[in-house]
Amino acid sequence: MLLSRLAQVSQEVAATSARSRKTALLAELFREAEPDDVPVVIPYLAGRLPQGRIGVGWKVLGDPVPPAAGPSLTVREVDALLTRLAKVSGPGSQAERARLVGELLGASTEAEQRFLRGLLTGEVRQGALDAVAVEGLAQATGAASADVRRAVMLAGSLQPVAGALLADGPQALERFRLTVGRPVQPMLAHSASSVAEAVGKLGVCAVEEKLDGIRVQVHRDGDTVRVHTRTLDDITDRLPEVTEAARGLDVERFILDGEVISFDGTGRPRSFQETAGRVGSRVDVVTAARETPVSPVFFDALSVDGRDLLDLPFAERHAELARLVPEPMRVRRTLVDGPDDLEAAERFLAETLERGHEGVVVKGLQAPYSAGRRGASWLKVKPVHTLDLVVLAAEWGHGRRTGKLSNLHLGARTADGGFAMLGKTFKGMTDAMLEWQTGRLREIAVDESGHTVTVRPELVVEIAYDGLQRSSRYPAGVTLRFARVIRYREDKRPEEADTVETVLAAHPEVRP
DNA sequence: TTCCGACAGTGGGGTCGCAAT
DNA sequence: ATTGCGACCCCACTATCGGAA
Repeated sequence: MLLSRLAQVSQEVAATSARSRKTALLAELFREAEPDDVPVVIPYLAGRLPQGRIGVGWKVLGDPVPPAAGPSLTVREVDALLTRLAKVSGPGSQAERARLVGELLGASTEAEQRFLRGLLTGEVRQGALDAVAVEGLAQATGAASADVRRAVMLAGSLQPVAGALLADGPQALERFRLTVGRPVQPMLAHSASSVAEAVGKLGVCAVEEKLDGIRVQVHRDGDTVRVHTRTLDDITDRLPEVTEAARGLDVERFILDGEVISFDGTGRPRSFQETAGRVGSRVDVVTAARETPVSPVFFDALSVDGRDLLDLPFAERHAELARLVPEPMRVRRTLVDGPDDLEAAERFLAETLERGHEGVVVKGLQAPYSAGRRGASWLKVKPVHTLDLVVLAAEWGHGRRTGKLSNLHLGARTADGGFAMLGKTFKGMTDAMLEWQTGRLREIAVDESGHTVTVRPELVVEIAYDGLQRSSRYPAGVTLRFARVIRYREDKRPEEADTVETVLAAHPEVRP
Protein backbone atom coordinates (compact mmCIF):
# COMPACT_ATOMS: atom_id res chain seq x y z
CA MET A 1 0.00 0.00 0.00
CA LEU A 2 1.21 3.48 -0.83
CA LEU A 3 1.87 6.01 1.89
CA SER A 4 -0.06 8.55 -0.15
CA ARG A 5 -3.23 6.54 0.41
CA LEU A 6 -2.77 6.82 4.18
CA ALA A 7 -2.04 10.52 3.95
CA GLN A 8 -5.18 10.98 1.89
CA VAL A 9 -7.37 9.04 4.31
CA SER A 10 -5.87 10.86 7.29
CA GLN A 11 -6.73 14.14 5.62
CA GLU A 12 -10.31 13.02 4.98
CA VAL A 13 -10.64 11.83 8.57
CA ALA A 14 -9.42 15.20 9.78
CA ALA A 15 -11.84 17.00 7.47
CA THR A 16 -15.00 15.45 8.91
CA SER A 17 -16.20 16.00 12.44
CA ALA A 18 -18.60 13.02 12.41
CA ARG A 19 -17.09 10.14 14.30
CA SER A 20 -19.17 7.65 12.34
CA ARG A 21 -17.66 8.96 9.11
CA LYS A 22 -14.13 8.80 10.55
CA THR A 23 -14.79 5.19 11.54
CA ALA A 24 -16.11 4.30 8.10
CA LEU A 25 -13.08 5.85 6.39
CA LEU A 26 -10.68 3.89 8.58
CA ALA A 27 -12.64 0.66 8.14
CA GLU A 28 -12.46 1.04 4.37
CA LEU A 29 -8.70 1.49 4.51
CA PHE A 30 -8.20 -1.47 6.84
CA ARG A 31 -10.13 -3.69 4.44
CA GLU A 32 -7.87 -2.59 1.60
CA ALA A 33 -4.66 -3.36 3.47
CA GLU A 34 -2.74 -6.51 2.55
CA PRO A 35 -1.84 -8.78 5.48
CA ASP A 36 1.80 -7.64 5.44
CA ASP A 37 0.76 -3.99 5.55
CA VAL A 38 -1.54 -4.42 8.54
CA PRO A 39 1.12 -4.15 11.29
CA VAL A 40 2.04 -0.74 9.88
CA VAL A 41 -1.22 0.65 8.52
CA ILE A 42 -3.20 0.15 11.73
CA PRO A 43 -0.87 1.99 14.14
CA TYR A 44 -0.17 4.71 11.56
CA LEU A 45 -3.86 5.50 11.22
CA ALA A 46 -4.18 5.42 15.00
CA GLY A 47 -1.50 8.14 15.04
CA ARG A 48 1.33 5.99 16.40
CA LEU A 49 4.51 4.34 15.20
CA PRO A 50 4.83 0.58 15.67
CA GLN A 51 8.35 1.27 16.95
CA GLY A 52 7.06 3.67 19.59
CA ARG A 53 8.87 6.98 20.02
CA ILE A 54 12.13 6.84 18.09
CA GLY A 55 14.02 9.97 19.07
CA VAL A 56 12.63 12.25 16.37
CA GLY A 57 11.11 15.56 17.46
CA TRP A 58 10.69 19.00 15.96
CA LYS A 59 14.45 19.66 15.96
CA VAL A 60 15.39 16.49 14.09
CA LEU A 61 12.53 17.07 11.62
CA GLY A 62 14.17 20.41 10.93
CA ASP A 63 13.32 22.93 8.25
CA PRO A 64 10.94 22.35 5.34
CA VAL A 65 12.22 19.97 2.65
CA PRO A 66 11.21 20.34 -1.02
CA PRO A 67 8.49 17.72 -1.62
CA ALA A 68 8.64 15.02 -4.29
CA ALA A 69 6.60 15.58 -7.43
CA GLY A 70 4.53 12.42 -7.06
CA PRO A 71 3.87 9.61 -4.59
CA SER A 72 6.15 6.58 -4.68
CA LEU A 73 6.76 5.42 -1.09
CA THR A 74 5.05 2.32 0.21
CA VAL A 75 4.14 2.03 3.87
CA ARG A 76 6.49 -0.94 4.21
CA GLU A 77 9.40 1.08 2.84
CA VAL A 78 8.66 3.85 5.31
CA ASP A 79 8.42 1.37 8.15
CA ALA A 80 11.74 -0.25 7.18
CA LEU A 81 13.48 3.12 7.15
CA LEU A 82 12.03 4.12 10.51
CA THR A 83 13.04 0.79 12.00
CA ARG A 84 16.61 1.52 10.90
CA LEU A 85 16.33 5.06 12.22
CA ALA A 86 15.16 3.87 15.63
CA LYS A 87 18.37 1.86 16.05
CA VAL A 88 20.74 4.76 15.38
CA SER A 89 22.67 5.81 18.49
CA GLY A 90 26.04 7.08 19.68
CA PRO A 91 28.16 10.02 18.46
CA GLY A 92 26.88 11.50 15.22
CA SER A 93 23.50 9.89 15.72
CA GLN A 94 21.55 13.13 15.69
CA ALA A 95 22.97 14.07 12.30
CA GLU A 96 22.34 10.56 11.00
CA ARG A 97 18.73 10.65 12.20
CA ALA A 98 18.27 14.05 10.58
CA ARG A 99 19.79 12.69 7.35
CA LEU A 100 17.41 9.70 7.28
CA VAL A 101 14.42 11.89 8.05
CA GLY A 102 15.48 14.30 5.30
CA GLU A 103 15.72 11.39 2.88
CA LEU A 104 12.22 10.28 3.83
CA LEU A 105 10.67 13.73 3.56
CA GLY A 106 12.48 14.39 0.28
CA ALA A 107 10.80 11.34 -1.24
CA SER A 108 7.38 12.42 0.01
CA THR A 109 4.74 14.63 -1.51
CA GLU A 110 3.47 17.59 0.45
CA ALA A 111 0.49 15.65 1.83
CA GLU A 112 2.74 12.74 2.79
CA GLN A 113 5.15 15.12 4.53
CA ARG A 114 2.34 16.55 6.62
CA PHE A 115 1.22 13.08 7.63
CA LEU A 116 4.77 11.91 8.46
CA ARG A 117 5.60 14.99 10.52
CA GLY A 118 2.42 14.43 12.54
CA LEU A 119 3.22 10.78 13.00
CA LEU A 120 6.82 11.40 14.09
CA THR A 121 5.93 14.11 16.61
CA GLY A 122 2.91 12.17 17.85
CA GLU A 123 0.50 14.89 16.75
CA VAL A 124 -1.56 13.67 13.81
CA ARG A 125 -4.53 15.80 14.88
CA GLN A 126 -7.05 13.97 12.71
CA GLY A 127 -9.62 13.63 15.49
CA ALA A 128 -9.12 9.89 15.64
CA LEU A 129 -6.72 7.87 17.76
CA ASP A 130 -6.98 4.40 19.26
CA ALA A 131 -10.68 4.43 20.07
CA VAL A 132 -11.77 5.33 16.55
CA ALA A 133 -9.26 2.87 15.08
CA VAL A 134 -10.74 0.13 17.28
CA GLU A 135 -14.19 0.98 16.00
CA GLY A 136 -12.94 0.98 12.42
CA LEU A 137 -11.26 -2.35 12.94
CA ALA A 138 -14.48 -3.82 14.29
CA GLN A 139 -16.37 -2.52 11.28
CA ALA A 140 -13.79 -3.83 8.84
CA THR A 141 -13.83 -7.35 10.27
CA GLY A 142 -17.43 -7.74 11.38
CA ALA A 143 -16.43 -8.21 15.02
CA ALA A 144 -18.39 -6.65 17.88
CA SER A 145 -16.71 -3.41 18.85
CA ALA A 146 -17.00 -4.13 22.58
CA ASP A 147 -15.17 -7.44 22.02
CA VAL A 148 -12.42 -5.73 20.03
CA ARG A 149 -12.04 -3.07 22.69
CA ARG A 150 -11.77 -5.65 25.43
CA ALA A 151 -9.17 -7.62 23.50
CA VAL A 152 -7.12 -4.45 23.00
CA MET A 153 -7.25 -3.68 26.74
CA LEU A 154 -6.10 -7.20 27.54
CA ALA A 155 -3.40 -7.21 24.87
CA GLY A 156 -2.21 -3.79 26.03
CA SER A 157 -2.19 -2.42 22.48
CA LEU A 158 -4.05 -2.41 19.19
CA GLN A 159 -1.52 -4.12 16.94
CA PRO A 160 -1.64 -7.77 18.01
CA VAL A 161 -5.43 -7.66 18.01
CA ALA A 162 -5.55 -6.10 14.57
CA GLY A 163 -3.20 -8.68 13.13
CA ALA A 164 -5.13 -11.60 14.60
CA LEU A 165 -8.51 -10.20 13.58
CA LEU A 166 -7.62 -9.49 9.98
CA ALA A 167 -5.93 -12.86 9.62
CA ASP A 168 -8.45 -15.11 11.38
CA GLY A 169 -11.64 -13.11 11.81
CA PRO A 170 -13.69 -12.44 14.95
CA GLN A 171 -13.05 -15.82 16.59
CA ALA A 172 -9.41 -14.79 16.96
CA LEU A 173 -10.49 -12.46 19.75
CA GLU A 174 -10.93 -15.42 22.08
CA ARG A 175 -7.16 -15.78 22.20
CA PHE A 176 -6.83 -12.51 24.12
CA ARG A 177 -7.25 -13.33 27.78
CA LEU A 178 -5.75 -11.90 30.89
CA THR A 179 -2.28 -13.41 31.11
CA VAL A 180 0.29 -13.06 33.85
CA GLY A 181 3.33 -11.38 32.29
CA ARG A 182 1.35 -9.47 29.69
CA PRO A 183 0.39 -5.99 30.95
CA VAL A 184 -3.18 -4.74 30.51
CA GLN A 185 -4.31 -1.15 30.27
CA PRO A 186 -5.01 0.12 33.78
CA MET A 187 -8.35 1.38 35.03
CA LEU A 188 -8.44 5.15 35.49
CA ALA A 189 -10.40 7.51 37.74
CA HIS A 190 -12.68 10.47 37.16
CA SER A 191 -12.53 13.59 39.32
CA ALA A 192 -15.10 14.75 41.84
CA SER A 193 -15.03 18.13 43.50
CA SER A 194 -15.81 16.84 46.99
CA VAL A 195 -16.12 13.69 49.02
CA ALA A 196 -19.83 14.44 49.39
CA GLU A 197 -20.28 14.48 45.63
CA ALA A 198 -18.32 11.24 45.19
CA VAL A 199 -20.10 9.36 47.96
CA GLY A 200 -23.42 10.73 46.71
CA LYS A 201 -22.76 9.15 43.32
CA LEU A 202 -21.41 5.83 44.52
CA GLY A 203 -23.38 5.07 47.70
CA VAL A 204 -21.73 2.33 49.74
CA CYS A 205 -18.08 2.65 48.87
CA ALA A 206 -14.45 2.39 49.84
CA VAL A 207 -12.46 5.58 50.40
CA GLU A 208 -8.77 5.01 49.77
CA GLU A 209 -5.76 7.25 50.18
CA LYS A 210 -4.35 8.61 46.92
CA LEU A 211 -0.56 8.46 46.91
CA ASP A 212 1.36 10.96 44.80
CA GLY A 213 3.77 8.54 43.14
CA ILE A 214 4.02 6.42 39.99
CA ARG A 215 1.28 3.96 39.01
CA VAL A 216 2.55 0.40 38.62
CA GLN A 217 1.17 -2.93 37.51
CA VAL A 218 3.18 -5.80 38.96
CA HIS A 219 3.18 -9.27 37.42
CA ARG A 220 4.74 -12.26 39.13
CA ASP A 221 5.04 -15.73 37.67
CA GLY A 222 7.26 -17.80 39.96
CA ASP A 223 10.61 -16.04 40.13
CA THR A 224 9.85 -13.78 37.20
CA VAL A 225 8.58 -10.35 38.16
CA ARG A 226 7.72 -7.53 35.74
CA VAL A 227 6.79 -3.98 36.67
CA HIS A 228 4.93 -1.73 34.21
CA THR A 229 3.90 1.93 34.25
CA ARG A 230 0.50 3.36 33.37
CA THR A 231 1.48 3.38 29.69
CA LEU A 232 2.77 -0.19 30.09
CA ASP A 233 6.46 0.66 29.80
CA ASP A 234 8.60 -1.95 31.51
CA ILE A 235 10.47 -0.38 34.43
CA THR A 236 11.35 -3.61 36.26
CA ASP A 237 15.09 -2.98 36.17
CA ARG A 238 14.79 0.40 37.87
CA LEU A 239 12.84 -0.86 40.86
CA PRO A 240 14.60 -3.81 42.51
CA GLU A 241 12.67 -3.16 45.75
CA VAL A 242 9.41 -3.90 43.97
CA THR A 243 10.70 -7.17 42.54
CA GLU A 244 11.90 -8.17 45.97
CA ALA A 245 8.59 -7.28 47.60
CA ALA A 246 6.65 -9.23 44.97
CA ARG A 247 8.84 -12.30 45.48
CA GLY A 248 8.29 -12.04 49.19
CA LEU A 249 4.54 -12.67 48.90
CA ASP A 250 3.17 -16.14 49.56
CA VAL A 251 1.43 -16.61 46.23
CA GLU A 252 3.54 -17.30 43.14
CA ARG A 253 1.31 -16.02 40.34
CA PHE A 254 -0.52 -12.72 40.42
CA ILE A 255 -1.14 -9.32 38.84
CA LEU A 256 -1.45 -6.40 41.23
CA ASP A 257 -2.26 -2.74 40.67
CA GLY A 258 -0.78 -0.02 42.84
CA GLU A 259 1.55 2.92 43.22
CA VAL A 260 5.24 3.21 44.03
CA ILE A 261 6.29 6.07 46.24
CA SER A 262 9.27 7.05 48.34
CA PHE A 263 8.87 7.59 52.10
CA ASP A 264 11.41 9.47 54.20
CA GLY A 265 12.90 8.20 57.46
CA THR A 266 9.85 9.26 59.44
CA GLY A 267 7.35 7.58 57.14
CA ARG A 268 6.20 10.80 55.44
CA PRO A 269 5.81 10.62 51.67
CA ARG A 270 8.54 12.41 49.73
CA SER A 271 7.46 14.92 47.08
CA PHE A 272 6.31 13.69 43.70
CA GLN A 273 9.42 15.25 42.19
CA GLU A 274 11.65 13.08 44.36
CA THR A 275 9.77 9.85 43.68
CA ALA A 276 9.59 10.57 39.95
CA GLY A 277 13.30 11.37 39.82
CA ARG A 278 14.09 8.06 41.44
CA VAL A 279 11.82 6.05 39.16
CA GLY A 280 13.32 7.86 36.17
CA SER A 281 16.89 6.91 37.13
CA ARG A 282 18.16 4.11 34.93
CA VAL A 283 21.94 4.32 34.99
CA ASP A 284 23.01 3.96 38.59
CA VAL A 285 20.02 2.20 40.09
CA VAL A 286 21.98 0.98 43.11
CA THR A 287 22.86 4.48 44.27
CA ALA A 288 19.40 5.82 43.45
CA ALA A 289 17.78 3.01 45.43
CA ARG A 290 20.01 3.72 48.42
CA GLU A 291 19.32 7.45 48.43
CA THR A 292 15.62 7.32 47.54
CA PRO A 293 14.18 3.89 48.29
CA VAL A 294 10.65 3.32 47.02
CA SER A 295 7.85 1.14 48.32
CA PRO A 296 5.07 -0.50 46.36
CA VAL A 297 1.62 0.12 47.83
CA PHE A 298 -1.20 -1.88 46.23
CA PHE A 299 -4.92 -1.23 45.89
CA ASP A 300 -6.25 -3.88 43.50
CA ALA A 301 -5.73 -7.48 42.39
CA LEU A 302 -6.39 -8.43 38.76
CA SER A 303 -5.29 -12.02 38.90
CA VAL A 304 -4.35 -14.39 41.72
CA ASP A 305 -3.14 -17.96 41.31
CA GLY A 306 -4.35 -18.19 37.74
CA ARG A 307 -7.81 -16.82 38.51
CA ASP A 308 -8.91 -13.84 36.44
CA LEU A 309 -10.55 -11.37 38.84
CA LEU A 310 -11.33 -8.56 36.37
CA ASP A 311 -15.07 -9.10 36.31
CA LEU A 312 -15.49 -9.61 40.04
CA PRO A 313 -16.93 -6.74 42.11
CA PHE A 314 -14.26 -4.57 43.70
CA ALA A 315 -15.23 -5.84 47.16
CA GLU A 316 -14.26 -9.38 46.16
CA ARG A 317 -11.09 -8.33 44.37
CA HIS A 318 -10.04 -6.42 47.45
CA ALA A 319 -10.71 -9.44 49.65
CA GLU A 320 -8.26 -11.37 47.45
CA LEU A 321 -5.76 -8.53 47.71
CA ALA A 322 -6.06 -8.49 51.49
CA ARG A 323 -5.39 -12.24 51.66
CA LEU A 324 -2.30 -11.91 49.48
CA VAL A 325 -0.68 -8.64 50.53
CA PRO A 326 0.13 -7.65 54.13
CA GLU A 327 -1.41 -4.44 55.39
CA PRO A 328 1.63 -2.12 55.25
CA MET A 329 1.89 -2.85 51.53
CA ARG A 330 -1.72 -1.91 50.90
CA VAL A 331 -3.27 1.50 50.50
CA ARG A 332 -5.05 2.72 53.65
CA ARG A 333 -8.82 2.75 53.29
CA THR A 334 -12.08 3.02 55.08
CA LEU A 335 -15.51 1.68 54.17
CA VAL A 336 -18.32 4.19 53.98
CA ASP A 337 -21.96 3.31 54.29
CA GLY A 338 -23.28 5.80 51.76
CA PRO A 339 -24.23 9.50 52.03
CA ASP A 340 -25.49 9.07 55.61
CA ASP A 341 -21.97 8.15 56.62
CA LEU A 342 -20.32 11.21 55.09
CA GLU A 343 -18.54 12.18 58.27
CA ALA A 344 -16.42 9.04 58.19
CA ALA A 345 -15.36 9.83 54.64
CA GLU A 346 -14.54 13.46 55.45
CA ARG A 347 -12.54 12.41 58.48
CA PHE A 348 -10.57 9.90 56.43
CA LEU A 349 -9.75 12.58 53.82
CA ALA A 350 -8.55 14.96 56.53
CA GLU A 351 -6.34 12.29 58.10
CA THR A 352 -4.94 11.33 54.71
CA LEU A 353 -3.98 14.94 53.94
CA GLU A 354 -2.52 15.20 57.43
CA ARG A 355 -0.26 12.26 56.61
CA GLY A 356 1.03 14.22 53.60
CA HIS A 357 -0.84 12.48 50.80
CA GLU A 358 -2.53 13.93 47.77
CA GLY A 359 -6.19 13.15 48.43
CA VAL A 360 -8.50 10.14 48.21
CA VAL A 361 -10.07 7.89 45.62
CA VAL A 362 -13.67 6.90 46.28
CA LYS A 363 -14.53 3.51 44.78
CA GLY A 364 -17.80 1.69 44.27
CA LEU A 365 -17.70 -1.77 45.79
CA GLN A 366 -19.72 -3.49 43.07
CA ALA A 367 -17.82 -2.36 40.00
CA PRO A 368 -15.62 -4.68 37.93
CA TYR A 369 -12.10 -3.69 36.92
CA SER A 370 -12.70 -1.68 33.73
CA ALA A 371 -9.34 -2.08 32.07
CA GLY A 372 -8.44 0.93 29.95
CA ARG A 373 -11.53 2.89 30.89
CA ARG A 374 -11.98 5.91 33.03
CA GLY A 375 -14.65 4.07 34.96
CA ALA A 376 -17.25 6.18 36.70
CA SER A 377 -16.80 3.97 39.75
CA TRP A 378 -13.45 5.47 40.74
CA LEU A 379 -13.62 9.13 41.73
CA LYS A 380 -10.59 11.05 42.92
CA VAL A 381 -10.94 13.96 45.29
CA LYS A 382 -8.08 16.38 45.86
CA PRO A 383 -8.08 19.74 47.62
CA VAL A 384 -7.98 22.68 45.22
CA HIS A 385 -6.22 25.96 45.98
CA THR A 386 -6.94 29.25 44.29
CA LEU A 387 -5.04 32.49 43.72
CA ASP A 388 -5.67 35.82 42.03
CA LEU A 389 -2.76 36.35 39.66
CA VAL A 390 -1.84 38.89 37.01
CA VAL A 391 -1.50 38.09 33.30
CA LEU A 392 2.01 39.09 32.23
CA ALA A 393 1.95 37.70 28.68
CA ALA A 394 0.18 35.20 26.44
CA GLU A 395 1.18 32.83 23.66
CA TRP A 396 -0.56 32.23 20.34
CA GLY A 397 -2.35 28.87 20.32
CA HIS A 398 -2.08 25.94 17.91
CA GLY A 399 -4.61 23.69 16.16
CA ARG A 400 -8.14 24.74 16.95
CA ARG A 401 -6.72 27.63 18.95
CA THR A 402 -4.80 29.08 16.01
CA GLY A 403 -5.32 32.84 15.92
CA LYS A 404 -6.26 32.95 19.61
CA LEU A 405 -4.08 34.03 22.50
CA SER A 406 -4.13 30.89 24.59
CA ASN A 407 -1.35 30.15 27.03
CA LEU A 408 -1.20 32.73 29.82
CA HIS A 409 1.92 33.71 31.76
CA LEU A 410 0.91 34.15 35.39
CA GLY A 411 2.55 36.50 37.89
CA ALA A 412 2.29 37.13 41.62
CA ARG A 413 3.20 40.46 43.19
CA THR A 414 6.68 40.91 44.63
CA ALA A 415 7.85 43.07 47.53
CA ASP A 416 9.42 45.65 45.19
CA GLY A 417 6.12 46.35 43.45
CA GLY A 418 6.84 44.14 40.43
CA PHE A 419 5.65 40.66 39.45
CA ALA A 420 7.27 37.23 39.55
CA MET A 421 6.10 34.66 37.02
CA LEU A 422 4.81 31.48 38.67
CA GLY A 423 3.99 29.45 35.57
CA LYS A 424 1.65 29.26 32.61
CA THR A 425 -1.78 27.87 31.87
CA PHE A 426 -4.02 27.17 28.88
CA LYS A 427 -6.59 25.17 30.83
CA GLY A 428 -10.13 26.00 31.83
CA MET A 429 -10.86 28.45 29.03
CA THR A 430 -14.09 28.29 27.07
CA ASP A 431 -14.16 29.36 23.43
CA ALA A 432 -15.89 32.56 24.47
CA MET A 433 -13.18 33.28 27.01
CA LEU A 434 -10.46 32.68 24.41
CA GLU A 435 -12.19 35.07 22.07
CA TRP A 436 -12.56 37.72 24.73
CA GLN A 437 -9.03 37.46 26.10
CA THR A 438 -7.50 37.58 22.62
CA GLY A 439 -9.14 40.93 22.03
CA ARG A 440 -8.52 42.31 25.49
CA LEU A 441 -4.86 41.26 25.64
CA ARG A 442 -4.12 42.79 22.26
CA GLU A 443 -5.40 46.10 23.59
CA ILE A 444 -2.83 46.10 26.36
CA ALA A 445 0.02 44.47 24.37
CA VAL A 446 3.40 46.16 24.69
CA ASP A 447 5.60 43.74 22.77
CA GLU A 448 5.46 40.69 20.55
CA SER A 449 8.37 38.34 19.92
CA GLY A 450 8.13 34.85 18.50
CA HIS A 451 4.74 33.53 19.54
CA THR A 452 4.63 35.45 22.82
CA VAL A 453 2.73 38.69 23.33
CA THR A 454 3.79 40.68 26.39
CA VAL A 455 1.09 42.85 27.97
CA ARG A 456 0.80 45.57 30.59
CA PRO A 457 0.16 43.79 33.90
CA GLU A 458 -3.45 44.91 34.27
CA LEU A 459 -5.68 41.84 34.06
CA VAL A 460 -6.34 39.75 37.14
CA VAL A 461 -7.32 36.11 36.70
CA GLU A 462 -8.46 33.60 39.30
CA ILE A 463 -6.39 30.44 39.06
CA ALA A 464 -7.01 27.01 40.56
CA TYR A 465 -3.99 24.75 41.20
CA ASP A 466 -3.10 21.56 43.03
CA GLY A 467 -0.04 22.72 44.93
CA LEU A 468 3.40 24.24 44.68
CA GLN A 469 6.52 22.55 43.46
CA ARG A 470 10.16 23.54 43.32
CA SER A 471 11.30 25.13 40.12
CA SER A 472 14.64 26.10 38.66
CA ARG A 473 12.90 27.88 35.81
CA TYR A 474 10.92 30.57 37.61
CA PRO A 475 12.31 33.47 39.64
CA ALA A 476 10.50 32.69 42.90
CA GLY A 477 12.00 29.19 42.88
CA VAL A 478 8.55 27.62 42.82
CA THR A 479 5.81 27.01 40.27
CA LEU A 480 2.14 26.03 40.36
CA ARG A 481 1.15 22.44 39.73
CA PHE A 482 -1.72 21.94 37.27
CA ALA A 483 -2.75 25.59 37.10
CA ARG A 484 -6.07 26.33 35.35
CA VAL A 485 -8.22 29.42 34.83
CA ILE A 486 -11.44 29.75 36.78
CA ARG A 487 -12.48 33.25 35.66
CA TYR A 488 -11.24 36.74 35.01
CA ARG A 489 -11.53 39.10 37.97
CA GLU A 490 -12.47 42.33 36.27
CA ASP A 491 -13.51 43.63 39.67
CA LYS A 492 -9.91 43.41 40.89
CA ARG A 493 -6.95 45.62 40.14
CA PRO A 494 -3.43 44.15 39.86
CA GLU A 495 -2.49 45.81 43.16
CA GLU A 496 -5.03 43.49 44.78
CA ALA A 497 -3.51 40.29 43.36
CA ASP A 498 -1.81 37.72 45.58
CA THR A 499 1.85 38.13 46.49
CA VAL A 500 4.68 35.62 46.25
CA GLU A 501 4.90 35.83 50.01
CA THR A 502 1.32 34.70 50.57
CA VAL A 503 1.69 31.92 48.00
CA LEU A 504 4.75 30.57 49.80
CA ALA A 505 3.07 30.92 53.18
CA ALA A 506 0.16 28.79 51.99
CA HIS A 507 2.53 25.89 51.28
CA PRO A 508 5.06 25.70 54.12
CA GLU A 509 6.10 22.19 53.07
CA VAL A 510 7.60 23.55 49.84
CA ARG A 511 10.69 25.75 50.07
CA PRO A 512 12.29 27.37 47.05
C1' DT B 1 -35.84 15.01 23.00
C1' DT B 2 -32.44 15.60 26.37
C1' DC B 3 -28.61 13.89 28.89
C1' DC B 4 -24.24 12.10 29.60
C1' DG B 5 -20.10 8.99 28.70
C1' DA B 6 -16.15 8.68 25.98
C1' DC B 7 -12.69 10.96 23.00
C1' DA B 8 -9.58 14.05 21.16
C1' DG B 9 -7.17 18.14 21.57
C1' DT B 10 -4.47 21.67 23.96
C1' DG B 11 -0.84 22.13 26.20
C1' DG B 12 1.54 22.67 31.66
C1' DG B 13 6.20 21.34 34.82
C1' DG B 14 9.84 18.21 36.18
C1' DT B 15 13.50 14.74 35.63
C1' DC B 16 16.54 11.73 33.37
C1' DG B 17 19.81 10.28 29.67
C1' DC B 18 22.19 11.28 25.70
C1' DA B 19 24.42 13.90 22.13
C1' DA B 20 26.20 18.17 20.79
C1' DT B 21 28.77 22.21 21.98
C1' DA C 1 31.24 20.89 32.06
C1' DT C 2 27.12 22.76 30.21
C1' DT C 3 23.17 23.00 27.18
C1' DG C 4 19.40 21.34 24.34
C1' DC C 5 16.43 17.72 22.90
C1' DG C 6 13.39 13.90 23.39
C1' DA C 7 10.95 10.56 26.25
C1' DC C 8 7.91 9.86 29.82
C1' DC C 9 6.19 10.66 34.41
C1' DC C 10 2.40 13.45 36.65
C1' DC C 11 -2.06 16.04 34.88
C1' DA C 12 -7.11 19.58 34.04
C1' DC C 13 -10.28 21.06 31.29
C1' DT C 14 -13.56 22.00 27.09
C1' DA C 15 -15.95 20.75 22.85
C1' DT C 16 -18.10 17.37 20.37
C1' DC C 17 -20.39 13.14 18.83
C1' DG C 18 -23.58 9.70 19.36
C1' DG C 19 -25.74 6.23 22.11
C1' DA C 20 -28.52 5.88 26.45
C1' DA C 21 -32.31 7.36 28.99
